[in-house]
Amino acid sequence: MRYSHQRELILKEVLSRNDHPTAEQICTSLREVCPRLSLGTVYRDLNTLVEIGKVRRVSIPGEADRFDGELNVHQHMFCRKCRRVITLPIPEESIRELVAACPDIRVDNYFLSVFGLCSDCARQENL
Amino acid sequence: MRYSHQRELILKEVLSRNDHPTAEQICTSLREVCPRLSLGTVYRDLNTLVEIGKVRRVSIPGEADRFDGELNVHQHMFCRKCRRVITLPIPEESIRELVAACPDIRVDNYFLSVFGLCSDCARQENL
DNA sequence: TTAACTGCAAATCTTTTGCACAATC
DNA sequence: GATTGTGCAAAAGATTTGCAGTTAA
Repeated sequence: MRYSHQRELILKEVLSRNDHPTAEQICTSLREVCPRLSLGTVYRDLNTLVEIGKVRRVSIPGEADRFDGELNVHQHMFCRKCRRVITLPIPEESIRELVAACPDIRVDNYFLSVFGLCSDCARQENL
Repeated sequence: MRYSHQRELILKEVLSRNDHPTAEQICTSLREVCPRLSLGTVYRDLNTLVEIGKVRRVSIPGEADRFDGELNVHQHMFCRKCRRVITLPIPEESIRELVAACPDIRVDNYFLSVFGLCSDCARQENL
């Protein structure tokens, strides 16, 4: 694979943020420094980065995909109120064990998704 | 909510199948018995059935949603080869415990998704 | 009768793709 | 110089929505 300025920028952007941005958010953000950056390129490069294992895709039903530079996280919560994606304090090991216990199948990848209210929004609702 | 012939048919179709059909598959299938059934209605009614808790939605990144009449299942595997959705033999309790251990958040729903090869396809690859 | 439901088609949203041009090696 | 990557715009795929007509209560 050949070097590309855009791909490098996109990777740095994902790694430097911890808010799980969408392709569109990444594109908007990077246009400040690379005004002609196109959304198509962002999607293409993100797909490449996911394929080579430098970035993780976080899919949320009915929403645009988010991207995460944290490769070892296999669980997320999606808050229905603030719409943020949050990493839960679930030990990686415990999920891996559940999946590993399934016989015969070949596992490429797995993740645990939780939907509801994040701690911030849950607290606000209780006031 | 008022009775509807279409909604009833759609619910029965989902409950009677165990192959996790898409809205489109449900529509095609039911047109044999209800020729003017429209895909928009199927989507609308499936959303209603999910909301009132009679049907579960199974979302797969990059694929059309599947629908499942089995309400107590919180984990699925998606086979990248045969594209089937399969329920894994993971005890419900073990997933619930992991999720329940997260402090402060309010959980509406959760599920564990596994991607790879189902046992049938994994066996074929090893031949 | 009247409010909910449906069919149909158009719209929406996210993501992919074809193509001509630009950048990398 | 040969290829890979990019920008742009159009296309694709899944799902939603507006509207006029239909149906259940």
